[in-house]
Parts: sequence; C-alpha cells; structure tokens
Amino acid sequence: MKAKSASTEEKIKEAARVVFTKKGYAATKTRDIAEEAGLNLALLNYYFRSKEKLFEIVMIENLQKLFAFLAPTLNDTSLSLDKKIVTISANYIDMLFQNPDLPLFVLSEIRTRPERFAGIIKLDTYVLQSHFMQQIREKKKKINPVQFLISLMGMLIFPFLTRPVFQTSSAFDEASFTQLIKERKKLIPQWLKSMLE
Amino acid sequence: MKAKSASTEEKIKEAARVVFTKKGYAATKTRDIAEEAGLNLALLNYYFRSKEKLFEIVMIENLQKLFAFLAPTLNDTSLSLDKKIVTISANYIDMLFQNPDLPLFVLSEIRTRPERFAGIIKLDTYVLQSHFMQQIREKKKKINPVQFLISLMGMLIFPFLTRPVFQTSSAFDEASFTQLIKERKKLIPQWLKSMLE
DNA sequence: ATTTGATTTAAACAAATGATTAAATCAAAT
DNA sequence: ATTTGATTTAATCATTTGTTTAAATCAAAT
Repeated sequence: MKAKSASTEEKIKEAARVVFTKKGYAATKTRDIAEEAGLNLALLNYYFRSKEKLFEIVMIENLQKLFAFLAPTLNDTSLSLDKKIVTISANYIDMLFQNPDLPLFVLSEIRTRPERFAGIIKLDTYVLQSHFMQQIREKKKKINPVQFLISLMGMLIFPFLTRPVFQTSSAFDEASFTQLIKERKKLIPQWLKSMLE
Repeated sequence: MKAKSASTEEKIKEAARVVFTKKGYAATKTRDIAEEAGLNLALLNYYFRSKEKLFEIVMIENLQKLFAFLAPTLNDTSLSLDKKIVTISANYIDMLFQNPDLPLFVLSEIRTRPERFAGIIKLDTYVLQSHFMQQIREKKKKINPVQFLISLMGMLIFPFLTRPVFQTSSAFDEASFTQLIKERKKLIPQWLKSMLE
C-alpha cells in the first residue's frame, strides 16, 4: 500500500508549485496546498517546517527556470550572435509555453522581496558578463548592449505576462494566442537582426 | 482643526494606492493602509465598507492609467504612424516613470481575477480596433498588427517589470536605470521603424 | 446650553491562518 | 507478538485579519 509513484514529500512539492505559481505566496493558504495535494494539512509542516520554507524551494526552482536556463546558450562561444538569438528565442518560448504563469509569478515575488533572491539570480555572472553581451557590444558599439537584451527578453516574455489581458477580448482564444507566439519565434530573431544593423 | 487639505476619505484612498500598488491585494492588510494614512483602522470600513471595495477603486484608476491612457493617441487620425510611435513611447515612458510599480501590480491582479476587469479594459474598442492598428496593417499586410503592438508595449513596459531583477545586480543603481530608460525613448521608435520596413 | 447627525476611536468579534500537539496508524526489525 | 521509529491524522492553539460595535468626540443648528 506504499507502492506509490510519488512520495508524500513530492506530492506536496508539486501541489505547492501549482498553487504558489497560480496565486502567489500571500494569497496561497497552506490549506490550498494540502487540498491540491489531497493530503492532510499538518504534513506540510512535518515535511517542510513552514509555508515559507516550502515557498523557497519552489521559488528557487522557478528562478533556475527563468534565469539559469539562459546561461549555457548565452555563454556558448561556438554560436554566432544570430544563431544565439534564434536559439534563445525558440528555447525560451518553448519553456514559457510549458510554464506560462512563471514570469508573472517570479517577477511579482522578486518585487516583494528582491534581496532574498539576489544570490540566486546571478545576473552579472550569467547574463551581463556573458559572451552574448560581448557579441552585441562588438556589433553595436555605441549602444549599451543591455538595451538589446531587454528588448529581446521583453518581446519573448511580455505576451505571457499579458495573456490574461488579451483573454479579456473575445477576439483572443487559446488557439489565437498559440498561433501568435509561434509566429513570434520567427519574427523576433528577424526583428533583432534589423535592430542590430 | 478641520481645515485640512485632504479629507479623511482622500487620505485613505491615497494610502490605499500606495500600499496596494506596492504589495498587491492579498498581501495588503487593512491595518497597513490605516497606518500609511495615519488614521484609525475602523475608518476604512466607515468610508469604503470593505477592503475589497477600496481595492476596486484603486484598481479602476490604475487600469485607466495603463489602458485608457493610450486610446487618444492610438485613435488620433491626424498623426502619422511614425509620429504615433514616438508620441506613445515618450508619453508612456513618462507615465511609467511616475508609476513604476503600476504594470506589475495591474498585470498581477488581472491574472488573479481577469473576468472582473474585462468591462473596464476595453481592449477591443480602444486598442485592437484603433486607427493605429489600421496604420500598421496597411504598412505590413502579411503580419498580424498585434505582433507589433505587443513588441512596442513589451519594449516600453518590460524594463519596469524587471526593475527589481536588475536591482539585484550591483551594476545597476537608480541613475543607471533612468539613463537606460531615457535612451529607450529614442531607440524604441527607431527599432519599431526598422521592424516595420 | 442642548440637540442632532457626522466622524472618529478603541475595543471586541468571528473567522481565517500557519503552526503545534498528541494520538493513531503504519512499517520494519526482532 | 512486540518494539521502535516514521508517518499520518484530527484537533487544537495562538495569532492575525477584516469587520463590527458602542462610546466618545466633533460640528453645526437651534
């Protein structure tokens, strides 16, 4: 009767991922997570000690997904700038399709307590001092390369942040959104290219 | 002793604007607002009946700022597409500088209860069916004009959404951020122009 | 000075929330 | 079958939260 595929601990984690990502930390009750997991409320404290500790685990995973996910491609010295932009666009959009609520959740929680996550994000190491940034700098010497990074990431992520806004319009259903994002996989690298010329 | 410039009601509203925008609805306690206003907790219910009602007032104001703010320029038939892009970029960035926390707060709350705000946002009327969108359609017939709208708004808004992320890097202080955004006022219209060619 | 209604105050309430507790149950070893 | 430690359960706790209540205070009219 204990031949379950998921341990209790893992069930709680998975439920926490779902509920925290959907509702954010403050609006998530421990009872919500217990219910989502189909388990007794007290188990959350038994396995994770506190709501806060559980949240931290979920948050660190999500930061990895959003930030560290980029590092290998950004720092790959064998790819041209154009190839990198194409690769990043494709990979990031695919990742976001699997985790559409992630950006808004993460940005919202970082805003609430930024100092808590500074050591994990490591923006300097993985992003700002990456090979990719060097490549941009060489291409456009007169403009801060961060400008292009922000625009690229903005164009990739923003539609996911505003999806609920677009869903308030009857002209936008799930299929429209998906279609729109698929088109962007092609458009964004083209746009970045013309911006860099 | 009642010759105050701000009425009690207005004081509460202003405090609510500050606290809700900073912390979001769920994490905001009525006691936080009372403290910010320097008033007695029970006054919130006396003047506004509930936390929810107070929030609604603040939220509607903020939606106007983010969405309706755009409508006049988008629908101004006397401006060329290029001029519109320049105007929107400048005006929106100025507005965001005064309300840097607004986008993240609004997007986050819309995500929590989108059906509540559909009637206020009026995306179809003011944005999707605007003169601006027609102008884009005429310029680039083969691409959904929403693509350009998303990219423009994404490039304008995204830096404000990710400001706390950038602040985790020691390379970014307030002055850097301001400088970066000022540059974008010029860069974004240029970029949009090349994207539309 | 008194009355009346409006506003403010501080305390209290009822429910919700994260956490704790102790007992029950399970699982493995002897 | 018993013991031991691990896990689970349901109840309880202590605190917090949005709201309500009743009294005090204010302000204007008489």
